[in-house]
Amino acid sequence: MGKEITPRLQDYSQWYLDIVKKADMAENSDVRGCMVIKPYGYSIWEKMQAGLDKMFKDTGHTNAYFPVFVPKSMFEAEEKNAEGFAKECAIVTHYRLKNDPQNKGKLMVDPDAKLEEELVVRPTSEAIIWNTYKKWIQSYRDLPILINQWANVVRWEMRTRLFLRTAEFLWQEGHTAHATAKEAEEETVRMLNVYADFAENFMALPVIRGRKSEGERFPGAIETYCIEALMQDGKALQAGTSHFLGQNFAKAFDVQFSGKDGKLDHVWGTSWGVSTRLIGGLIMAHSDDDGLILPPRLAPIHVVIVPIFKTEAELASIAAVAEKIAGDLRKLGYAVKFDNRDNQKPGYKFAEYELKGVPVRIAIGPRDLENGTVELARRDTKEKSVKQVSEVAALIPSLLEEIQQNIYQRALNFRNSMTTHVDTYEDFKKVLDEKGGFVLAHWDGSKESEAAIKEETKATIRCIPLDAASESGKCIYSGKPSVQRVVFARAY
RNA sequence: CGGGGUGUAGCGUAGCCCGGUAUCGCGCUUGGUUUGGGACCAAGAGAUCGUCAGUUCGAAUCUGGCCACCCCGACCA
Repeated sequence: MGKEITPRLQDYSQWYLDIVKKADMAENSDVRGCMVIKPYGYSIWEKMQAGLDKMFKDTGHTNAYFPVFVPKSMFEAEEKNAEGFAKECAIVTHYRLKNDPQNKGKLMVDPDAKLEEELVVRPTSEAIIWNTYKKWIQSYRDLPILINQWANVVRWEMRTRLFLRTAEFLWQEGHTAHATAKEAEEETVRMLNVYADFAENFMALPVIRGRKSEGERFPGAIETYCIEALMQDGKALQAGTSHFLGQNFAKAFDVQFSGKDGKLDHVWGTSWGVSTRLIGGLIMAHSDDDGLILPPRLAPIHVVIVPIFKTEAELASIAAVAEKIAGDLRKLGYAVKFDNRDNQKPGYKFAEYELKGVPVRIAIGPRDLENGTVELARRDTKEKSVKQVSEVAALIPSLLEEIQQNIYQRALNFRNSMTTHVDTYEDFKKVLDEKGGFVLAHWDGSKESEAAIKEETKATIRCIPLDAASESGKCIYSGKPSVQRVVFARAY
């Protein structure tokens, strides 16, 4: 049948693409570098949005929306930020098309409609937002400002991969303004923890919290924090970032406030974001050769009920049982699908829902009708068991919770087995080539050593972990002293 | 942006070297038999062969330009 998935071990990137396409999550559009997120994939994004949005609200943030266009002069105000994104910006230069006199039926850019100032399509929104905050902030009483926006951004990528890297993607970006450095720093870490919490509890994805090295830092930030996850092929994926911006943007956009003492000072800022890239991480962390495996907390469908029937009458009797179970589960807040299509066989449906990662499947056939039972199957382990109709609905909540935990534990075990301590550069290279995963090694803290290691091994410092014990040692590259190990990996 | 490759039905492809209006599979439509792990039979519909030009009696096939996409590198969430 046309639904075969390339095995992970044979070709990991093809396996990934097969899942994205065959689970009906997204496809390449006819617009270069841009994807179409299909309903099933978008449902997962909506689940992510719902979970994160609640966490943002619970930490005092509110949503707002800022323009997709940023005038070039505004964009370039914070120099480092502008420089960092300059190479991947899309620019609007004209505002009108007209009929092409040389080419009937075709349109051309109207040369008379050139914009006086070009508009940058936002690759991120610090510029427009800080430009706006300037108008909103006069006094310490106006602070803090705790705003998030759900938006699309454009980064003109040369090479794209569905969800992981596309020219346009969806994300959220939080932008906060504070009266003190301490408060902004706390906000930065608070949101990092929100992301870690979300990754671990919703996505069932264990992450390492850390700081970025100077070379990997967000352009314009004083400090960048991140969560790093490990994919099944041993490569790392940055799953979220939170930046302490210091007063950089406040200075660039002249955002000052009067303190209690009447003195003027620049505002302290943060920004933080996660994107649809998380969906890519979700796929690569959990799925197998049969398709997607979704953690129940992000699954658009929690339970699918598949009837096995020969006649319409049989379907009707099964439907009565199925609807009862579905109704009970829906009352408990679960999304249940009863797939009563008569043009596909049960086996086809089993395979299809496995491909789509639906956590739990209930099959009901004539034998079950006779016995008052159903067949219960879980996606994560593929285990099947027979249960009484009367008890099945009550079993689902704990089963879904168990699946959520199991997926997390499995990913954690994998990460642990793929995390290696090394003390020499030889071992470092060997582990990267033969095993992959996270490599914990000493580093002297210099840009030069970091760059040289990246150049020679393609591994980058994913982060300087926050919870690591201090431990004196010698940099694997330079031999200079080091106070703690950092996390190296090859990354997406 | 460098290096390589590919464009033929909704998808995946054969045919191209050696010119004669296009093959097969999946999917789709209709009818029938099926249904506890991706059913089968029969009959259908569906392609100006990426695009523009050239050579030729005749071009998917030969020649040239253009466009698009994919893979490998540099850059990146």
